[in-house]
Amino acid sequence: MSASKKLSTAVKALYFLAETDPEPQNSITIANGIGSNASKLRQILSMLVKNNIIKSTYGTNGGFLIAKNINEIHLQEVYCAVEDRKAFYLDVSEVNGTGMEDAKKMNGLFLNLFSDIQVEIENKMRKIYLNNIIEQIKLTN
Amino acid sequence: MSASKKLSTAVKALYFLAETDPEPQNSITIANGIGSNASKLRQILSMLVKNNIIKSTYGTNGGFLIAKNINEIHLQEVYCAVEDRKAFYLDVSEVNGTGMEDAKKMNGLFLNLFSDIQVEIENKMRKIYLNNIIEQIKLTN
DNA sequence: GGGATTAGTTACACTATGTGTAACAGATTT
DNA sequence: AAATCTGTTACACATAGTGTAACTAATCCC
Repeated sequence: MSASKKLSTAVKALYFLAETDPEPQNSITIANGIGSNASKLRQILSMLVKNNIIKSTYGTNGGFLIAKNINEIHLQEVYCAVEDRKAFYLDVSEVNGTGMEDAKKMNGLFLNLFSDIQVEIENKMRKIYLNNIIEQIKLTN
Repeated sequence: MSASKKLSTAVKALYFLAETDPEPQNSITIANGIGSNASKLRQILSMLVKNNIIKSTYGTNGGFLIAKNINEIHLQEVYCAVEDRKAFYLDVSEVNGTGMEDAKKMNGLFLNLFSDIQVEIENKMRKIYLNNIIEQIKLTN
């Protein structure tokens, strides 16, 4: 499995917006700043807008603005905003046919196990705030 | 990300071998028993052989045999045997170009974070033994 | 109001990864 | 030698993610 690039792109964009706050930044400027693609970035940022993590304004001198304090944005909410499906998803597709009842039950066990893991991952993300990430970046300067 | 189907197939095969122990079972029999494909199954089982989780014998009446006690096989070693790369892998591909030093550092942070998560997942798997899985299946009969 | 600017959305080709399947090579038994 | 079985390779197919472009919708400015 691979947690998608979308999460890291989203966090980089948030970092960029935090650094340039309170000036609105358009998608092209952000994309140049973080080494991404403006069109793809708009797709990602629109999800952050829907989740009230950032705000957007149309028209000349419009762009994106961070909507919360950096110590109020944690990784889990960014993750949930950006990933429409569970990133840590176990493929335990249905067993077809008869006479494999035990194999079917095993699928259920795996689903339970991996939903536990999913919860743990999200709990861990919930403890990491944007300002923690920014601090760590600055520490390594 | 998606933890591959290979893990659940491997566990189902191990369960099948545990139930039929000590009779060697060939790939066709196991595949029929767990609803899989004999060829794909051989690919998976050959990895378990290399990791000494099961044994294989060639020739007539040959097949696969479980090589350890079911309370000595935990999920993490099956997972490691079967997945050549980390299943919970975050795509934080390199940032190209200059002037995006912070974005590059962020990739490093993400890699650290997700390697932490990887470790946690594997620790969790290390506590789950084949006999635990079998017990749970029988409990729901 | 009209043009410029920008977000938001849709579409699509390209890439990467995994899966299912078949074919063949290697090892062992009878 | 023939039959049986594992081990490996190859390849078509499906799926998901990525990069990119084009279009629509909203807003600003003159």
